[in-house]
Amino acid sequence: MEGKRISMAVIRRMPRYYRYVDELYQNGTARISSGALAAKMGLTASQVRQDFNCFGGFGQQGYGYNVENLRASIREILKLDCSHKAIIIGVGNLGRALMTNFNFGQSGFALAAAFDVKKELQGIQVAGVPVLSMESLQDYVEHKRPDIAILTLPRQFASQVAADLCKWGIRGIWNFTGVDLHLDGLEVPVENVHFSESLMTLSYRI
Amino acid sequence: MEGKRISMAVIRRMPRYYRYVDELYQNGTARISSGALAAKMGLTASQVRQDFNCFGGFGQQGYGYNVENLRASIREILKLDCSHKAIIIGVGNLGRALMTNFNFGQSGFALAAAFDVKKELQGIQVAGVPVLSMESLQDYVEHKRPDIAILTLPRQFASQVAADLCKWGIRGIWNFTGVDLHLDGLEVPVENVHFSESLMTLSYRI
DNA sequence: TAGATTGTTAATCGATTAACAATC
DNA sequence: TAGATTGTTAATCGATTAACAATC
Repeated sequence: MEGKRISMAVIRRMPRYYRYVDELYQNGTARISSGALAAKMGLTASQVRQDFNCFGGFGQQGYGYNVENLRASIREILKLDCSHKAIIIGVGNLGRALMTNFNFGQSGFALAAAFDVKKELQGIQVAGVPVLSMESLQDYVEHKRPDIAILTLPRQFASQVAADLCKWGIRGIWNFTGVDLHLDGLEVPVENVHFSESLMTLSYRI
Repeated sequence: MEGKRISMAVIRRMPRYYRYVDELYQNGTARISSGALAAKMGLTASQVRQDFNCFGGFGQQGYGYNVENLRASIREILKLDCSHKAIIIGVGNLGRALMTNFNFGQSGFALAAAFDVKKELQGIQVAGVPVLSMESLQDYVEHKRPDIAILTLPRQFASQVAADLCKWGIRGIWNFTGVDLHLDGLEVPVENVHFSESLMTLSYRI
């Protein structure tokens, strides 16, 4: 149940559980045991049960887990039905790739607006989302109150923009800039997607 | 100091160390202590020393670490001077974004070719890299022997293409498709970049 | 009921932190 | 030499795995 702090290790496994459980659900599979799910995912049955029990028992002895219920529970935990509002800062290749390809709805978000310094982008739409000026960012964040900001702007502007966004009331940052954001003291969670760290790890391993 | 297996936790911290140490190097800083580096990075001095000692002591008692040597050692560990050859499969928005924006050289790679099913892309160049047909992939991998493949193709083709690439001799996979690749038995390392898992984690945390 | 499988406690394993002798 | 800081061993902490009573 709530109360006890849930470790990051567990939290980071939840989206992966969701992916597998959702697949079972789409298949029409009605139930799954911790052992069978563990085998599919390359985990131990013990870990699966421990993980789910962090959030309260949604299984049933002698039966296993009802797939539909389990899926609904994970959706609730991850707040996937929330339709949180997101904005994206920086409409370069990467920003555009996310706007065009990425299914935000699937993760519980809706992309509401994009921002870029380039005059020629301002006013156009990308994948149905309007691109606004950086000058309008403060007003937008303070009044429209988006939940998260996606940083796909050049690294040298990242920390200043992140600091401003936090000051203006953003609740979370999805950081693609490759720099660490030191949001001293602030309680704003940051998720980093650091391509080069990932590739360097692969370089080590081959 | 090879011999002992180095844990993934340590390996994944190395690129981050490199980032900080490289910054010190670019600044002209000559030396750094484990304590000072730990403070910058939000780690403990103990952890910094333990991590570096996995690869052999490159510090000096009473002095700390020589930044230039430390940087060179990490570059060597991560094989950043190697110029490994990479190919990219799928020249959609994401593939194009990586080709255009990402500094492969910085991570020890050179992007040699791209592959796509779309006829209209074949023959063109993107960021100076030729786009070839999927039919030519087998021959290319078997003869040009690239080290890694970057998967930026639609998820439904991911596991088949990954299996083929392994069969043809690829040494590593950088996987952006959002599906888990089950390369049964094979020794090919896979690094996953799963956007939706990262965003769902953020959704949980806000 | 008997068999299956959970929820949960206990045991193990690994990673992080602390301590300190070695030494520059 | 005295002060600083490493390399490394020992202690602690947390996460994973195993075991098993509860129970569907």
